[in-house]
Amino acid sequence: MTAAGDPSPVAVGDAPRVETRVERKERTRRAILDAALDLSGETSLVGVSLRQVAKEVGIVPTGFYRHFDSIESLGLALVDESFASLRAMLRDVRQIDRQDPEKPFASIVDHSVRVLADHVERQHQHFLFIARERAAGPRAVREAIRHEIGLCERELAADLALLPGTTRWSSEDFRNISNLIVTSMVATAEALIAAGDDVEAREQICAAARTQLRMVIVGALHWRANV
Amino acid sequence: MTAAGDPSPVAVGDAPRVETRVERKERTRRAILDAALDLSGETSLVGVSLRQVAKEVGIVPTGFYRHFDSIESLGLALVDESFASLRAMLRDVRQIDRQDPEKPFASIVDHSVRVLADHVERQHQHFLFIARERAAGPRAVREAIRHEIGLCERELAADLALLPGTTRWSSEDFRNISNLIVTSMVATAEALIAAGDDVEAREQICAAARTQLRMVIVGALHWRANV
DNA sequence: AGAATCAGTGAACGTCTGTACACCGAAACT
DNA sequence: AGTTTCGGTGTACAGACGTTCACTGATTCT
Repeated sequence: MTAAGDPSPVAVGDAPRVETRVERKERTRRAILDAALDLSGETSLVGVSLRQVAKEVGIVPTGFYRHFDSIESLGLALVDESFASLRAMLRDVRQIDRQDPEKPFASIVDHSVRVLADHVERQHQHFLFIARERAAGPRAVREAIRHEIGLCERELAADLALLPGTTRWSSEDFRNISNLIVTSMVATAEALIAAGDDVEAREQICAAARTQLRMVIVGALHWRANV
Repeated sequence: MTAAGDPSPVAVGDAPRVETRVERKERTRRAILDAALDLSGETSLVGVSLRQVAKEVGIVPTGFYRHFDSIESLGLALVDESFASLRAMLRDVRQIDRQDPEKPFASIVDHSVRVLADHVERQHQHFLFIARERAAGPRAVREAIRHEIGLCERELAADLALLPGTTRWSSEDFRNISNLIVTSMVATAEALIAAGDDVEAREQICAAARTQLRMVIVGALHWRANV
């Protein structure tokens, strides 16, 4: 970041690459976040103590304060991180949807569910964190999560508007439908996590999610006509 | 329970009705349950200590053990209680559905949502408890809740089978649909609780729930034909 | 080379936690 | 009547908790 030339004083190349101070700090910060994500798995963030986190990371309790000033603010950082990965997933879903926005609903649904399952598998800690702390975290964390989910719903609504057959929907319809979809996808994520390594169960859950998503879409497409 | 005649030694009627021992115990037990329900409102049951509960009830900490042997077993009692009231609600929904099972889906939906909103308003502590501890309670509590929700879904599936137009559904369809409905109703309950006393917001949430429920049903009725 | 920064240390504090134990006194049984 | 039962009490303890403070020593800046 500085304008100076090579700031590294290491002359020979065999030194194990001395860590810079900010790198080291970032590494510890990550370790704290990971430890908290891990520990909150039993029960919830509310059940996690600063001392537990410190012990898990391998620092002394007071060292925690160099990075966060409370478990709650740590929680808010985890919310940011979790939704960053969730947004990455939504971007993946969107990308495919846009490249062929015409026609086959079924394939869009299939793809969306597959992307969801993929991300849940790789980032299940984040999804689990959201699902859990949404209902049970510290108040500030709960509110942050609700807010983020609201944003996701609005994003999804905007996406839905690009699909064919949705011209008759009111803005209320869009809101309802994306709320319904987000809700059931959160539930799917929870179920996938609960299923753990049981691949058969996972596939069953994905199949159910596909069906449910199709039902919702079919219902949404028909419902204006059938009230 | 004994065969003896009047066991009460009170001769005159103006005595303030001496409490029997089991009555007194039950009263304290109730107070403990209520206190725990209350205290777990901030965050979760995991964040509630035996001593807090005891202080709230007005007994000494060790007195707690006369009724429960841990916060966790108290939680299991609350699960029973909460689902008892949820079941009462389902019974109410069912009763009306059965008295006129033909035709008007819309009115069934309207009625169901109204009953839900009613019960949520009166028993919001129970619903909130379920929604919260389902994701964040002690492990045993979480499992108990998941199990009970599974039962509710099966009950609902059996109910749906009585409605007209559902003959083409497979047993998988029934499972998927009731899962979808239960999931979105749980979400509705959460939203209603979050809305608090704001009557306008409540009405909006109910309207959304009605719409969503109709969409799901319309989708379910059409989806076999449109895959 | 010298000064400043700052992630991590270690001891100490007051408070809260769950649990053990012996005890009380009124209700319930015989 | 005498005895047992048992909900609730009071004291006590060891451990975990969040937070304070003064510290160290390697990295970074000048």
